[in-house]
Amino acid sequence: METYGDGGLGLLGDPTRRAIFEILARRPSSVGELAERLPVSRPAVSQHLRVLKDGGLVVSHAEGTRRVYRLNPEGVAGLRAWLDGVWNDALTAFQKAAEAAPDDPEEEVP
Amino acid sequence: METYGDGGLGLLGDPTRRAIFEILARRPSSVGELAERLPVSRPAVSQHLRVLKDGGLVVSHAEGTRRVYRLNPEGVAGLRAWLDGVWNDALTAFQKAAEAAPDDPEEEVP
DNA sequence: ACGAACGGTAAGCATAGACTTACGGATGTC
DNA sequence: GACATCCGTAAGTCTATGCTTACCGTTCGT
Repeated sequence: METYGDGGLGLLGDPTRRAIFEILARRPSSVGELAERLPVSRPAVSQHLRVLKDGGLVVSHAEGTRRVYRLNPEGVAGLRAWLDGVWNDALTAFQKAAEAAPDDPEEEVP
Repeated sequence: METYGDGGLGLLGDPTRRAIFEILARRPSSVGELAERLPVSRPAVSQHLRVLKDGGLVVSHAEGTRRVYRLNPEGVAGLRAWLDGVWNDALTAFQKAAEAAPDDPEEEVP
């Protein structure tokens, strides 16, 4: 459940994992359904799901013999939080640079 | 300059690259400055910057012999756009599931 | 109770890619 | 003009990890 410092963003570096993430965003799916839509084997999907689950980006719930996975709202919120943080930092930096140096004297921090 | 379909998110999978990204969010920096703050060599930083630049997440401008890198607002906007898309998809899916199945009959798509 | 469907895990491999050292080109300084 | 600084690129190594096959446990149907 612990969300990462980077909002779990590191987990989405892999294309297959991103694809799984995007599919789950549109509709909760079982492992088999995901494997059908992807060019990898079912165990591969299972392994990715494990990583995503450990990272808090998805949750699963048993339904008969099937395990239905769906996005974890808190996980996505973590991603947004991280990105918003970076975004705010960038805005602040830009603003500071714009008002403190209208004619580019020095950009150093003593 | 082309932004990716995933908003360039795949580029931030690597921890070092994320670190560079976060540093640049707080303050534009030269290659050497980044290398000083990171546990990798200068060429490594240079290579990461190339990837980030090709992905449209950062921009550079020459300043004497130094190359100052800073975040590209459009790139960050691309990230936000991708994440918002996933977020909206997830919301829609959740809403649809909630109103179409108050008592869980079938979750299948014929 | 038996068989089938579904999925998690182990072991192993193979490729991507992150890092280093070495080099060369451009710019600024004396 | 010579030297120093800063940076990008090439070549090569090595590790992380994504994928596959094989196996086993669990749950449902008949």
